[in-house]
Amino acid sequence: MTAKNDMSMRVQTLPGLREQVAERLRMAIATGRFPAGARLIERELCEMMGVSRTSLREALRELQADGLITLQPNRGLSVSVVSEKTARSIYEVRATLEGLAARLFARSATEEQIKALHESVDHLAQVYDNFSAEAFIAAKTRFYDILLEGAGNEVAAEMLRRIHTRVSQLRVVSLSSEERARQSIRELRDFVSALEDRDEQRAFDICVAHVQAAAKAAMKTISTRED
Amino acid sequence: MTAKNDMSMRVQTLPGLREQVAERLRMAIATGRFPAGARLIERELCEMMGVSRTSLREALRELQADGLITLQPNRGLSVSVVSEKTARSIYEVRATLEGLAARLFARSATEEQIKALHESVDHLAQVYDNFSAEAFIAAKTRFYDILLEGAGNEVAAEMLRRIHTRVSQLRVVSLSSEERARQSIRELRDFVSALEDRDEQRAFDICVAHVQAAAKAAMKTISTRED
DNA sequence: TACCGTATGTTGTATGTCAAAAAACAAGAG
DNA sequence: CTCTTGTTTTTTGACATACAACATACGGTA
Repeated sequence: MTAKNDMSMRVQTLPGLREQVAERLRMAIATGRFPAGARLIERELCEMMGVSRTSLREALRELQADGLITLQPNRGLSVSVVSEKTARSIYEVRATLEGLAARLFARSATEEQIKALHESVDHLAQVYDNFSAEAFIAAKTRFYDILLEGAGNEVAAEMLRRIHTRVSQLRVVSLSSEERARQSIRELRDFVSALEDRDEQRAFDICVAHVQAAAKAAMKTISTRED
Repeated sequence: MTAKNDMSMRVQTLPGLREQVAERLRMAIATGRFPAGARLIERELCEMMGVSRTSLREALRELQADGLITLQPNRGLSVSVVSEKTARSIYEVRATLEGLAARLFARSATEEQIKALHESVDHLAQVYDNFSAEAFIAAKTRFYDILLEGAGNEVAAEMLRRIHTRVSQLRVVSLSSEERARQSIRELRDFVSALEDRDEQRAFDICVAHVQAAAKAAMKTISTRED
């Protein structure tokens, strides 16, 4: 074996500028820093992030494909404002795909993955205490990454990751209610316990119920918002 | 009422150049004109389609988000080659989401939509006779558009449309088998009849079975391809 | 043959430019 | 004062070009 084929020293493939921009924009929307309906002006974003219009526009196309921002031709972009109907659609899809992931995880995850998932819920519970939107999203992302990795369906994973950003956006307001937060953690623990038992059906049921509960909480804040 | 508010004369909002490019590329991949694994060189594509690199690259980002093309940093793009595992994932997700759409359609589609769906299957059956990849894809797209519209979940619709392109890509080879084509039409007729009865569960079951059958056919050609 | 350096091709990013569309604004007619 | 019309400004859509970073191919040399 020559040194050339020794991958261990390979320098980490740094994310391209475009991806960084896309990621920062995603985060800005997920945390509510760019609120729903806000207009996004290319020139301003360029200055704000210190990149060229070329790179910025390519990044914007990604967010657009995710449904995170809306383009009105010749008028401009704005952060998508999620109607009640769309929100319901989002949660329907999320429940469906997350249910699939739950089944697959229960069926084929390794013991290590189950353990990792358990720990990530512990971590999530801690984050709830001294709260910050960023930390919360990071913790939840970790939980999902483990779940989706264990499920072993990369296509479903990709779709759920996208939806997840939109859900975060909705949750910014909705989950600040302490009640739902506690309950949510309980549901996740229950979920993990079903997975530890490899109980596919129970994991599925809990997962779907969990999403539906989250949907209910979110829908409440949305409908009040629209008054 | 002033003329200003009379929408009937509104000129049709023409699709931007970028979208046209994206659409043509999608089609080229779906029909196998750009086969899986083919390298895509930006300059060549620019010349081929007569657009600037700027526009082209933005279109490419869309296809990339759809998973249709794969980017290796600093190396270039190529048409995604679908592994057996990924193909399975695609069909799993498709079955899940299409099952959801079937349920929703059965639940809430209008009578007109059901009728339109029935007719689109008739049309699809005709297309099978004097076959062409383009005509087939167009007919199938029409069927899906009606189904997804009737289901009334725009988020699921968007995801299924994306997956659909990837499925077309797989099917290019797989569905040329006359057998499967005939059977497929029979399944669709059965599906529509369940919807006409508003039989949610039966529609769901047929839908999932249909996708699984399609998956089986596709997987066969994939595994032979990989020999 | 194996190695090394150079030439070439390709992507990633940045600039500058221009037309077309929309919005904001100003001016004039009723 | 209000409505309409004309003008300016802003913003997007698209293009051409440039150049650095990286990767591959090539060709010469040991």
